[in-house]
Amino acid sequence: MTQIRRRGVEERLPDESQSAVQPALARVGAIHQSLRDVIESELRRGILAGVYVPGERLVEDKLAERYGVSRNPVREALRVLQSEGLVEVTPRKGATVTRLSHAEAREIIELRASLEGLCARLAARRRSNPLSTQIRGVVAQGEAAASRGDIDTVRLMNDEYHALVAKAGANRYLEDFVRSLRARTHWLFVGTDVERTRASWREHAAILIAIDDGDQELAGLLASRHVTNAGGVYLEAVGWSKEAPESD
Amino acid sequence: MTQIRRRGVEERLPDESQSAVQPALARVGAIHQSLRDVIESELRRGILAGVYVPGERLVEDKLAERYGVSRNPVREALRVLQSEGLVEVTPRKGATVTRLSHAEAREIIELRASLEGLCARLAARRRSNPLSTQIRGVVAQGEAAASRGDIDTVRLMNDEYHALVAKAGANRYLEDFVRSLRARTHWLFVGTDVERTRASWREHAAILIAIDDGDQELAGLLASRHVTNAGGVYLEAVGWSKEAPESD
DNA sequence: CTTCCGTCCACTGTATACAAAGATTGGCGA
DNA sequence: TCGCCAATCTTTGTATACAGTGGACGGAAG
Repeated sequence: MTQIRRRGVEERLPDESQSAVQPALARVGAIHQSLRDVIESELRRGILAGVYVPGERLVEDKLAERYGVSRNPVREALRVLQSEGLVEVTPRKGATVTRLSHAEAREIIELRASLEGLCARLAARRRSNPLSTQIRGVVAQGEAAASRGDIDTVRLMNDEYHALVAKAGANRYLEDFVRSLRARTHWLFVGTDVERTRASWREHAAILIAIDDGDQELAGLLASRHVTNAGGVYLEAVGWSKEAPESD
Repeated sequence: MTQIRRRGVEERLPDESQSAVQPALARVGAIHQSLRDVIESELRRGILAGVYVPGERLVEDKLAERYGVSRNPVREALRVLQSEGLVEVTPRKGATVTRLSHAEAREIIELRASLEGLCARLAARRRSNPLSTQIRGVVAQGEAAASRGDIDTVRLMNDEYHALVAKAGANRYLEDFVRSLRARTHWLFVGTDVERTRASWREHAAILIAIDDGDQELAGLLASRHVTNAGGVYLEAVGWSKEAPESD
């Protein structure tokens, strides 16, 4: 599946390599994405989409063959994904898709709640945020999609919403961290029912209002609670003692 | 310099490879660290120690030759360091040691202040923290080293202190993030004078007391302010408007 | 003197080859 | 029959080779 076109550049005839007479080819270098990048996003997409399930082994050779590249780009992609926490690598045994323990899941949700809260608070601090209208549009689209049960769009808009709020916090590093945490909690949404989805978008809307009002405390609290709510089903299932969520 | 012993395993005679009669050699596999790991920590150490200065190009070939390995481990190590933010890689141009803009420095300190505050708050939440005595020891050592002007020990203990407080927060992901941020702000300490160092250890001690008292708000506030203070000299130099630090 | 173009060189991107460690399976002995 | 050992296979770790890009340098034309 998904055989990636391979080394298109090499398909040029030898004599063409000297003169950049063909503009389409001349720009190949600029457009060219390294195979590592391609493999990296392909693997990430696969993990997030559930093509590769938690605990599954990711054998370099197999992946290289599947995507039609050598092992080198695959290895480097795996390193990147490892540092993102999506895969775990044990020396001389290879990589597997990360499987979180209950405790780890709890910790990751706890932290995500804190950091999303921080994002919202920072966003609220900056009055007249230029991203506000953009976020409003996403919320509208998300609510609409939730109403008609369009799961794919809902997930897309959900990602977009959180990305924008993080960006509105105006701290690149926080933004990065939150993105990383969001990627690692994609499994939160697998069993989400329609009602919870609608509630989620009501929360999104409420957070946006608080941000626009410049109400830092409220925005932070709502955003933090939003994550906790989304994680609620999972956390209760593993018996999380709801200790002091209000202190974040 | 720092030539790493290379492929010691291969130095075994061929017949030895069959029988594990020599215990010392038989255990090589278990002890063996991959070259990538070695190169990675070597490069990280180099960057943090100032051997590689911000903006400096890190050419794969040169590094490979310097450490006596091939380019492959070097490349992978660079990927890891890239994801840690210590090096920047531009496609087809190679890696350089990250050089932060003033805005980025401000953001990173702002975030570190928040997250260290969160660590301290979480640590304070967990009464009778088992790491408490350990931290107390580090503080004692750090204060002593600061008094006698032993910079190396001070830096060591400082790192240890922050690592332990992060650990006391009992959230592995937060711990990772804070470590990453700490690594990226090592330059904060280059021009630190003796007086600031002493003050820093007084703050460390005060934070610890608050943690032991279970005073979440105070611990968080002190820890957050501690980072802001440490970054103060730098931030003032680049003209940071001190807006609402108390809201974290 | 400047500017443009071509050539060359340094470097990265990718593939392939081989060595070492771990997993597996089959046979042999107790 | 069960367990242990060895041979084999699978997979990772590392090295080397080569292709392609981007930049630097130098020469020629304006």
